[in-house]
Amino acid sequence: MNKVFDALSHPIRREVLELLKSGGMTAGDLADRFPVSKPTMSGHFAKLKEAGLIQGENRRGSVVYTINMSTLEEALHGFMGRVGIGSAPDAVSQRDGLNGKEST
Amino acid sequence: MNKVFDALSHPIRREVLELLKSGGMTAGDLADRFPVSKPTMSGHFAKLKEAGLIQGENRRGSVVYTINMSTLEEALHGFMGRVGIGSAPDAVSQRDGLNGKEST
DNA sequence: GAATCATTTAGGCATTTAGCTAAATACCTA
DNA sequence: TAGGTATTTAGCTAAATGCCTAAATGATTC
Repeated sequence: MNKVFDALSHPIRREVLELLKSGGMTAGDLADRFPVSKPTMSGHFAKLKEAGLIQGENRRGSVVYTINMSTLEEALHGFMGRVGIGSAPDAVSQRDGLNGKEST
Repeated sequence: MNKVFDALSHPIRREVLELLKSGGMTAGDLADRFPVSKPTMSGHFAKLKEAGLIQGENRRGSVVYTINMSTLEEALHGFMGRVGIGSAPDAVSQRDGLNGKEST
């Protein structure tokens, strides 16, 4: 949760998630959409990955990143619940399933 | 929106919002709940205020902070909409309406 | 194996952040 | 006005962040 909100604090990282919402993209294609260098983007990907918000898969010499919606939903709905915002909690159910890092 | 997510990136600041969800609290009472100095807390309040998430009102020698739910809801629901999370906007009940800033 | 493309790591620099103590300000009460 | 409480500002340090270029790694193809 801490790591998720930390990752969400940078506008580029939030935009990356928006781009990934409709499907996977390679690191290079993602990087081309932002006015910073590829190494800088690589750092942003690392932070998103560390938060469990995306994952990368090697495909023919490229890395395809995909969003991890459940981590994002869990964090946002969880926080909204705590501050008393109606948040459609029907998706919050899964808890330790597939990607529940957040340990570090 | 940038400022809201920036403000939400620190766990103390998120907890402050949780504490304020059920009513206003003085800066001192809030500060007593966290293991950092009062000046440090004052800095956190300033950041929350700058993001439009809280406001302070002077009352008898103290400052009572209250949460600004609409700013928080607008930012969270706005982002959730962009990443395609069902955000149940029916719960956006406009508690005290009339402060749709977000001029960031 | 060599060339090439894609991505990450390394190293460096400037800025921001989070924390502290000490001091200043503001506000209330006697 | 003086004293006391509440909060913020000032000034500092240490660490983290965000960015860069250059180099290293990995994977593909010839």
